[in-house]
Amino acid sequence: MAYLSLVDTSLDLNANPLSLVDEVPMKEVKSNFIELGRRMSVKEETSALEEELNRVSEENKKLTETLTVLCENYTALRSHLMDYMNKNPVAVDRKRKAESMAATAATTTKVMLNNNMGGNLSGGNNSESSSSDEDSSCKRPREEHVKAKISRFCVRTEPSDTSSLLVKDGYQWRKYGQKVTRDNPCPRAYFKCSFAPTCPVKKKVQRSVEDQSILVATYEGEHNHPHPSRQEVVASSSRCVTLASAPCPPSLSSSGPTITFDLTKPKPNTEIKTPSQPINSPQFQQFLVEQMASSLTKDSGFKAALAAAISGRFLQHDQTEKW
DNA sequence: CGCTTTTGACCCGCGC
DNA sequence: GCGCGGGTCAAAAGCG
Repeated sequence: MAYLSLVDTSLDLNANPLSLVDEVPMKEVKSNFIELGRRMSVKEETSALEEELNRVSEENKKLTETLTVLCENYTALRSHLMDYMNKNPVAVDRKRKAESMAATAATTTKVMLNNNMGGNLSGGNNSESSSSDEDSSCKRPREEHVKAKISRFCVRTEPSDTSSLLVKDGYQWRKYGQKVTRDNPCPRAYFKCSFAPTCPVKKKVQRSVEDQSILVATYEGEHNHPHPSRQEVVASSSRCVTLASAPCPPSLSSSGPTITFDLTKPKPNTEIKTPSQPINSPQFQQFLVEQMASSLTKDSGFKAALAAAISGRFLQHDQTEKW
């Protein structure tokens, strides 16, 4: 879409969590302390640590800024898209129009979350394009009610695990059908929330044509009951949610930023929180910020370095007082 | 035994 | 009107 040129949605992060760790690996920090103890004076050690701390703070600041910019870009891109849809209602054929209108009007959140901290955050192409494999998926929502909230997620799974179509999002689902569709040899599974008929939410899960390790989950409607495992989710999602510009197959891309759930590295009890809020909502952004903070606090390397830096400061302070 | 999953049949909208 | 294709139903099978 032409709007791609208007807003840069690429993350282009130099300071991704992994590279941050790469630059200050634990071993290096530890050995630095040993070496520092031998060779450097306390003063030199302190200044080195302060320098390190400053650098890490800078990285953190950079990440926060990038996240802010990303959210702003998304908001801008989305409003552009809305404008475009309003001004060019005949620009797309009927089928696609129905889909995109439903998707935008229903706050389509197509996201890719990546729990692999090593996931590349450096400027991927979050390209806009038509989504071919879901073309016809909106036929029914139209007849039911267009207002049904439609969210789409890409979930990266173990490449070897091509059999299951399970997307763990914390909710309980009952599978009621499976179908092979025309444009994708992989079967599409149909799930209803186990709270149905009270809860009207449905989801469709299908493997991506381009990358079969990616599951595309399409949610229709909103849960009208609390998340059954919210606490688990909050506790575990901190390590799995990082913004990524992971290569989502072009055909899966629509409007909005992309969040990938990377399940390549299976973690026990890992649940995925599906953002019930729109991605540009304060709640969701708050959620992202919390995830970042939580990720940092759970990074043992980061904590060790921080603790060492602080204790170094205390030590220095203690010693200067004695002197 | 009850719940979940599987799977073939059926329904329905759409395009020709 | 007919065929195609996506979505849903429901009986049977599987499982704990």
